[in-house]
Amino acid sequence: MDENASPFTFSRHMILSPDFYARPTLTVARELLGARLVRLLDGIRLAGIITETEAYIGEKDLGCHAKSGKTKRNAVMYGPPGHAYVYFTYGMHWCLNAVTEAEGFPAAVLIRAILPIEGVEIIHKRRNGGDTRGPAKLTRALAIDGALNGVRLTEPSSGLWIESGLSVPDESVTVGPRVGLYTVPEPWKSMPWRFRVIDPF
DNA sequence: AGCACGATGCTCT
DNA sequence: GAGCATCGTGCTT
Repeated sequence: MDENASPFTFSRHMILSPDFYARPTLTVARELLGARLVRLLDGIRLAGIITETEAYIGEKDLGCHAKSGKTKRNAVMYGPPGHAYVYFTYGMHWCLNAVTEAEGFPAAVLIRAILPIEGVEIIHKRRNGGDTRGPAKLTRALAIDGALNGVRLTEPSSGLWIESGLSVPDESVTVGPRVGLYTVPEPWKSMPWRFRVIDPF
């Protein structure tokens, strides 16, 4: 993606910097609520407010893809913060994460839901009229797949980035266990590392 | 409104 | 060969 080809300015909403991601994963997961996920597709901005996230934190977290050490699949999580970790699952779905913490420590925040706010008609069409609540639904809506694995979320030339957005007060946030970890042992299965904005729709 | 299940193919053991 | 950080459909209450 050629940043010089874009007619848009990015000054209204600041792009989140690597420093934002180079912090404890729980902090990043909480603060990404209200931020604006932007995808530049064919020169058009598709964007949504992030309304749900989950934290995956290191090799000791048995719910995390890094639980068995570094592999080809999870290598991006071991890299520098602020990059996109995009993985394929269930034979048909892509999921988007933002890599967090220091380089060398494998951790990331899974983006689980957005509220469409720019390019809404295109997003709606890409979803066949469906919603964008669900990690694989939003990647489908924003045309995010393995080609974006490893790109920087901190610069527009990637075609995918995150900008500062709304401030979400604690009263509007619920915290609970992560989703879909059916065979993950306790305590990891029940760690309250899922963050949601209450009733944003 | 909620639960059960099949789809579908990559990754790691 | 088993296991997926899921989704949509179709069936039951």
